[in-house]
Amino acid sequence: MSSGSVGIRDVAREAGVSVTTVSHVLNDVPFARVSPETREKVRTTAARLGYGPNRLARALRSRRSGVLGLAIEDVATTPHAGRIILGAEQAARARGYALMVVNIPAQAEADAGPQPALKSSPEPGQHATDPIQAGVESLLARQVDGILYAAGHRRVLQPSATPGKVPAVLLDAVAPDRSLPAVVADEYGGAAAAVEALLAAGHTRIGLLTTAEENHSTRQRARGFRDALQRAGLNGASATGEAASPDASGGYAAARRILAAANPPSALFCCSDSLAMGAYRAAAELGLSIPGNLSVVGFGDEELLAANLHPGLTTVAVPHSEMGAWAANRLIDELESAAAEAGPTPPTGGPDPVRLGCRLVTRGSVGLPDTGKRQP
Amino acid sequence: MSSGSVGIRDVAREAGVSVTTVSHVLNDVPFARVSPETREKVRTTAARLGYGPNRLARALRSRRSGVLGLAIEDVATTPHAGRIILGAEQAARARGYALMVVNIPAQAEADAGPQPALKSSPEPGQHATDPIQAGVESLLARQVDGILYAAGHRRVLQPSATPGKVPAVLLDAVAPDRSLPAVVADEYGGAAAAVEALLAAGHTRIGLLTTAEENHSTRQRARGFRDALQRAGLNGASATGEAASPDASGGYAAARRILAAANPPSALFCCSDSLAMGAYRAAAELGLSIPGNLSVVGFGDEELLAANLHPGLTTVAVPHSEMGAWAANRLIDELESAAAEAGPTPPTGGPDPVRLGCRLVTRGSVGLPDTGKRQP
DNA sequence: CTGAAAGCGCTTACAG
DNA sequence: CTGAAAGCGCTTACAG
Repeated sequence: MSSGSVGIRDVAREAGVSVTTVSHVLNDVPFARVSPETREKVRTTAARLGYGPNRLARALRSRRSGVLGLAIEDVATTPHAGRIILGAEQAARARGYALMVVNIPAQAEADAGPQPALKSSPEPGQHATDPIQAGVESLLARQVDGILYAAGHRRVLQPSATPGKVPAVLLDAVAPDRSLPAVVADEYGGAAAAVEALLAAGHTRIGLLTTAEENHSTRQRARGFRDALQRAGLNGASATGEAASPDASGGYAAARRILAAANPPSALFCCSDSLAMGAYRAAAELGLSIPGNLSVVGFGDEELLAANLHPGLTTVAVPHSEMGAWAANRLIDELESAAAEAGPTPPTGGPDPVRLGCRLVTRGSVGLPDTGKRQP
Repeated sequence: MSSGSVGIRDVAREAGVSVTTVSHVLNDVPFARVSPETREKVRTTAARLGYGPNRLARALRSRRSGVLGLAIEDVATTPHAGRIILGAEQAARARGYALMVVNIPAQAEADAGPQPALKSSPEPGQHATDPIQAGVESLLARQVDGILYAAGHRRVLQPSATPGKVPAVLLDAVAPDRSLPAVVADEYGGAAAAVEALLAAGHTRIGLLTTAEENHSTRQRARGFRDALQRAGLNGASATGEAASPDASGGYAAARRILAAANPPSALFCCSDSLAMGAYRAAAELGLSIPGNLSVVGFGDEELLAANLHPGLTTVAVPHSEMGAWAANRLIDELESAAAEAGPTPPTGGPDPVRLGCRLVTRGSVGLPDTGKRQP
């Protein structure tokens, strides 16, 4: 904390005007009438002295801290967290806001039943015992202007209270009553795009590799897959493997089952890159080369996996950075429209969550369907 | 920004005391003499009203924001960033501090030559063009009490100025003149531990897989490897492969070269998990099973890779979370000792960077040396 | 043991 | 077109 200790008063004295005028000029206050010469003089003086406003003082007086709180689940274990932070921070900074981050321990998926709550305090003055609340409260106690809540796994979230509190935007989650703006990835569309790439390459027997334990993501991906097939006049997957565990070893076992069947698929759509990695091993053991004998598409674009596999895995990228940026911008829009008294919530991002498109990243795992002549 | 709008004045009125007394009690001001009854009354009243201090007001008055700035390079692309943030945020929160995060674009490695600068402003009042400066300045403008600077890749950093500015702690980097406290991972020791595990399993011909383009990390890892061998009475790697690219395909080609040589090593120490992934593929193509015919150890413990490989990769974990926590605690120590007028810098973490130990994570890629009877 | 008062550095009605 | 003054909600000497 220092900022150089040159204050608005120094600028005023040096420029021979009042602090009011300095404040008006430097903040471009709309209705302030100041002569161009005075404006110039103030600006020059401020620059010469290296003046920067004390944001704390400004925040205290104006009741706006210019800080966004980001509550992010499992920052350490999900590889997406970094991209979300990047997108949110850059967007916020571009608009003059800063980002305060707290980690929230990941919650179990809970599409039904008791919901994790995005509320601020159980009883006023009590310390929160719920880690979600503790995190959000610590943000609120810091006078953030609004909160970005990024769920580790997409799911329904209950903001059972934000009463009299700050605005919030959900990221990779939706409020059960749709009461909060939310942004999610269009995983359904991403899956469809992956299938279409496979169809375009000529595949008609396409298998699905998913996880036995469903969650919102795998459901959307599997649905996108099935609907795309249907649109192409193909009914359903030619084989479906459900991995017992959502990792490469689960994918391996499930892929072995699929590929060992009679008339196996010539391509595999995998609901995650980890599963796809398992499919690579299964293919190798069965003497199937990728993409010569088998095409594979993953989901997630985990670079560490996808780019390191051989051949590189063609997969669907989830736009985490864009989602972070969208959420930050949406929150700031709301804050600034509220400040401008222009009504509480602009129409953008109304009841339905905004879906941001997933992009297919083409590497080397998709080829033409195997003609039957298997390489030795 | 709201915090419920119940202020210290409300508590004072309700409890029938002055705001001074409330402040003294709630902050446990050392030299304040307040009767136990009054203390109790103030505490109860504050709790009942759900009072929480406005940190902005406190910060403005006390000139301490209670916020740590974390400038982190490449938050989106390095998988370590999340763990650093987690460690730093938790440690900070535990001591009543919050964490403000800015992303810094990664810099090229620069052990010599012009250094990236951790300074605050080129010319007062000018906008910084250097992205590092821009990030650090945006933190400083927010009145953070101190700065944590986390480099993406360990390297020497020049804090060519922090003049009159806040204290800083370096993470995964050192200042050229050792002027700033710093914490790094003991990669040298981690590599030695990996080698020792291989030696303990009985290996004597151990190859080294590293990258052609050296950086501080690979140098330390290779040195740790060589010195551990030497201590065991073995002179040097039985083979060294330098990967043209620091990824799996580079590791693959280099591993092929090593393993194709006459009298190849029975174990491979790889300077990264990506390289190790390439070694797996090389081994598979050569008909070598892991760990039956070849043992492999990686470095980094990238779970997405290490746990998904088959067999699971035994590898060295870098304590990023602990480093984040250490750095935050070190910074807070400095802030609080400065506040207590107890001299500027406590002896902890003096000129030399503190090295935090790397842990060997055992999965399934290390076994006994191949006896020569190769599986069919 | 307790309180009245100044002041952190700004912004914001308000007066002229 | 410009400025004097109040006040955001605290902490901190200081007085009693």
